[in-house]
Amino acid sequence: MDLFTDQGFDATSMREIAERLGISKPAIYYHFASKEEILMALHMRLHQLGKAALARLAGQTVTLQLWESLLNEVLDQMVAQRKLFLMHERNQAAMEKLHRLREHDQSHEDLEQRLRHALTDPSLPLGDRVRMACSLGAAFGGLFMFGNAFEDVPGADLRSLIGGVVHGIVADHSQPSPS
Amino acid sequence: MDLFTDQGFDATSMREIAERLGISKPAIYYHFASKEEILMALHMRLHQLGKAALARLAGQTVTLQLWESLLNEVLDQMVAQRKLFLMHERNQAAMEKLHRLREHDQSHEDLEQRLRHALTDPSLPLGDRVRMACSLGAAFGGLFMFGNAFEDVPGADLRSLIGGVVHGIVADHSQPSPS
DNA sequence: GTCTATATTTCGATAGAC
DNA sequence: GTCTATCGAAATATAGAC
Repeated sequence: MDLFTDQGFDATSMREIAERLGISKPAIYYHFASKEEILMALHMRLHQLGKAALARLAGQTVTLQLWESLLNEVLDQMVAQRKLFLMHERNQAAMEKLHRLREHDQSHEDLEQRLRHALTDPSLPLGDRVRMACSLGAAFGGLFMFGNAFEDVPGADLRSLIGGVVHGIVADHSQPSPS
Repeated sequence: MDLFTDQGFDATSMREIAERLGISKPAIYYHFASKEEILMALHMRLHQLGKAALARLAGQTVTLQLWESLLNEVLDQMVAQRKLFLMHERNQAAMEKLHRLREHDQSHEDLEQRLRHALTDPSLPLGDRVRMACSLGAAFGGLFMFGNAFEDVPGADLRSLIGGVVHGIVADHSQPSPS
């Protein structure tokens, strides 16, 4: 995961992975059928984390309110699994290739596909969809901008600050509260 | 640029580039000394665009107000050069490797380095720095989230919507206007 | 479960003709 | 400025012993 994050999946060889683990190259093939399977295993970790959020998206219209709730859930997981999300984010091309090769697997419904679908759903106002995309981008930016600019900041502090920003994006459109 | 964006720099071979251009592989080497030089040429396009913004960062403290002004400038360029920014964003690992190999070139001061420096400057409040990172992330998210979810939206419309969101992030902390 | 040794492919890059 | 032909290196993956 560290090598894929720092150098990229394609720029990381099985030789480097073996050296990092202190074993030989063929030893890796006892545990993983291919280099892609290693990436797939890492992806499945993230997929498991997203299953709950995925279920909440099933079928229903994605309102800004639902989006904020989902995003708060996802944000918690991003903070708890920063490295895993960063690896995923920095290897988008390799991840897409992975999905292209396994399109047959119908059971694998991806959170990312659903989010993309929500963002491109023309029945929602464009302004709302842009807010959704920006809020997700803001979360990624706060956690991962320039590699990991805030890696030394305690997760809880960062979580709280980013949560405030994200809330501002998806909620500041509403009328002032009557209170 | 398209191949690097879709497949990633490392997953794109000189053979594929040649085929896309309708020429042979050695013909490319007449124009570029190496595959890395092609990426470098694309990077320099972005570098030129960022020179003005870079100059405004020289030496002075980066306030939220300055940040918003810079970000608006950068946002205009992102809208005008969406593909170039997207290619850059999706090949961060390759870009960093490029910079590592040319560290000797002192004249090459990068906008990204400066932004990173501003985000990690401990003399600024953490809350402000997180807002900066989030606002930049929001801009990227709005333009590039999930590849290019809003590629069919006219640039001006998207620019305006994202500008509003970004302004909200870096400005909503201030006191209500006395008007 | 790990090793040494190796098969096979593909890559980036070059030689040299035109 | 572009081509055909090819080099050497490095990659993924496998064979087979232990």
